[in-house]
Amino acid sequence: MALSLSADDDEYDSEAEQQQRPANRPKPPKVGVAGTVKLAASRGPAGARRRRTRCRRCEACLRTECGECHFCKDMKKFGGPGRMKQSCIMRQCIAPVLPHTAVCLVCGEAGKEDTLDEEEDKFNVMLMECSICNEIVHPACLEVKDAGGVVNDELPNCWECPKCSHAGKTGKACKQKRGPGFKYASNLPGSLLKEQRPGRDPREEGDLATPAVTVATVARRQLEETPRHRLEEQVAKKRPAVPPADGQAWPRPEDDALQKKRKLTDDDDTPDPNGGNKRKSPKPDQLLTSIIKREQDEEGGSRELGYQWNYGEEEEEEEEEREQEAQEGTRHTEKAEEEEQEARQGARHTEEAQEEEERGGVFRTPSCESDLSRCNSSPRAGPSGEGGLELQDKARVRARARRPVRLPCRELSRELSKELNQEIQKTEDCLANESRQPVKAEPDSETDEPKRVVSMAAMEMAGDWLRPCERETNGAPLREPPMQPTAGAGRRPLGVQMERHVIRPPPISPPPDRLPLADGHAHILRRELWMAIFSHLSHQQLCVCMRICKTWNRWCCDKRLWTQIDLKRSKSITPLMLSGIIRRQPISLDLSWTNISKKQLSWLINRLPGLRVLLLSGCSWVAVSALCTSSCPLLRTLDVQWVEGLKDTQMRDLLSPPTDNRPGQLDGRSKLRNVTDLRLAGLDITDASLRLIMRHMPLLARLDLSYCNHITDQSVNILTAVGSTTRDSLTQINLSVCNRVTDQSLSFFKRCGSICHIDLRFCKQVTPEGCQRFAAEMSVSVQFSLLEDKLLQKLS
DNA sequence: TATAACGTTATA
DNA sequence: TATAACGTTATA
Repeated sequence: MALSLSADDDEYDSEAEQQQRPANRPKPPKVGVAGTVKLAASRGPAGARRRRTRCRRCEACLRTECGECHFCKDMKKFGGPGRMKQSCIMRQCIAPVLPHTAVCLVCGEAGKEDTLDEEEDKFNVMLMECSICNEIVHPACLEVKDAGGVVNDELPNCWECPKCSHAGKTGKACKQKRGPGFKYASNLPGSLLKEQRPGRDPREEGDLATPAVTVATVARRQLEETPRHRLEEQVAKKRPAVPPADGQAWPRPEDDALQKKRKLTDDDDTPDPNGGNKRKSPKPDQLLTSIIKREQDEEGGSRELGYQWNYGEEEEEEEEEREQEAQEGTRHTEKAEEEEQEARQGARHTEEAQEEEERGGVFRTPSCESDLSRCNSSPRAGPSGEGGLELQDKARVRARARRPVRLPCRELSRELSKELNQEIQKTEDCLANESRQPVKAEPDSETDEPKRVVSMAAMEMAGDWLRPCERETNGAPLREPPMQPTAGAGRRPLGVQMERHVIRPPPISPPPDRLPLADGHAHILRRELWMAIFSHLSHQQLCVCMRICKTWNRWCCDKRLWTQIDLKRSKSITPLMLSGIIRRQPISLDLSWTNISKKQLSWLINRLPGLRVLLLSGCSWVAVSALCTSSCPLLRTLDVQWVEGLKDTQMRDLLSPPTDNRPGQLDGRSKLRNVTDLRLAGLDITDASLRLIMRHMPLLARLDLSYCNHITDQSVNILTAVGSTTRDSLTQINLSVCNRVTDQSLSFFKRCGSICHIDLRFCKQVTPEGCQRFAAEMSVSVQFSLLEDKLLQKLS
């Protein structure tokens, strides 16, 4: 009931029409004779709200119904009863607009932004709906025009009108985080809204709270030509640091404590020993603050392997933060103190974990120290409070009206969220464009371009014909999915009709080929040359470039520059990050040790049809189970190491062919049938799982079973049995720290024609002599050497 | 008038 | 708390 009007409704109902209105019937708008309506002064806090309708131009709106989701199945056209009357999940509008019939409460006229050319002027003649009192007005029609309404940039034509904003009303806004009509938040998979703790002041939900900008800045925010606030680029990071040995964990014998470590660091529900239930889902703020803190810590440092988030304007924002801090020196309330304590608690946990990590080494990544500990070591960096910061918020709003924004870190995340929808819109447009535009080719050579960059939209549209081509691609990751020119089939009609209420007309054009210069000419270098230059930049540098201008922003977001996105150990996966990922369409995505939810993952992978590498180690099984229902046909590498709760039963769910009759999946093959690299370290799986793997992953070449205590010689026997495809396909196997494996296994590996790499380190029952014997016996055909104790490697 | 689906209530 | 149901609105 996030959108309930209950309290106010009752009050209102008692006035006039109590009992008479059917339960779910909205009250009629309290509009009198046009033009005579008094503004809300005399009435309750909230009048009726106009129902919003889909924008018809966002990527979601442009989709066709999936026919598979819950709501589609309910529809009569798909054979359902038609009772639910909901939009297809995949088609839920990202930016619902006011209906065409909406008019200004004051002058009775519609939005008039189309009549003006100057973007800056448009705002005053747009219809704006107040998320608190629900009134729809032209800002220009208000008596006090410069009074600083607070624009909700997540929803078109939505703001907190000056009156409500000044009155400091928050009641509604608290419940309606995204303002009226915003289904996206609560219904789309990937939404975090449902995962928020109830009862929290949403103003603390940095990432989802109504983002606020003053009227003074709205024109720039919504219409500006040069996107300087591309904070969303935080998705950008260093390219993933390559973990040792193909990303497989380095085994250390003493690492039995790993599971405990997870408890300490990754289990959100870990009860705090001191009583409270600490660490609910990490709040977006945390992430942000950790970023900021980190940036501060590392100021000026160029840690080549540093786990750095990169987003625009970091320095500037840091400065802002400091200034804000200086100004509000007394801001630390008791609440803040508590937070601080809580934060330290978290830090302690993490430090323990880190210590363990250093001893154990399994999680050695060159990339990161504990983000959390750093984050939390800052007094200001703890999780947001549970409320009580409203004053601060209001002060902020007022402050913003007066001067250029100086953002405290809490607000930064709000800024980020504000970027979200803009980015979503861009993402959609970008993708929609890409589905029609070759990226590699210059526009004038579109037709001869053999390879096309195909957007997710096109891929989805491409649907079944995509599948035959999966088989032809044999493992080597391509920079771009091979697609036939028929990708043009992915074209879909764009919303031809111009919406009157769309605030941000999306760029329908393809990325420009040349950089427009101030003098009206174009820069001499063509885009492809720029791309060649950009390809030498780190993700961080790319993000800086994205702040330069709109053109660079689009160029730098090219998915060729983002083939690998590394978000491992991110404390929170935000909608912003999700949209950023989608926009970049990576081939490899590392979400290891994050608390990504099932919905988020499902949402993501359904939109990343070209994904080849998915790293989910340390995630929850609940999240990973998204793979059971999502399609990821090109997936080659799947890392589900240390996924808690992933056992034989779950492996079966993961590997079993879909039971539904969707076209293209009638062949009864597993969705993961093209996986060549499977990482299962630390799982309690038995031979039952191995049999499934054998059956369903005929191309499996690299298998990591380290730390799997149930793996035995018999398991190896199964993998290498006569007639199994694995026997021929297997090139690398990691059985380190599998204590039930003995020398016997080595003799089984002699049956593997392609085996190159056998890791039996720290297997207590495997002897060095056994390994030497294996090498000696194999030397007739293949030369093996012992790289380390019990680590066999074929000599090439 | 028909279709889609929003935003709420009812129910499990 | 999540899901189902449905009156009603928006649009063509």
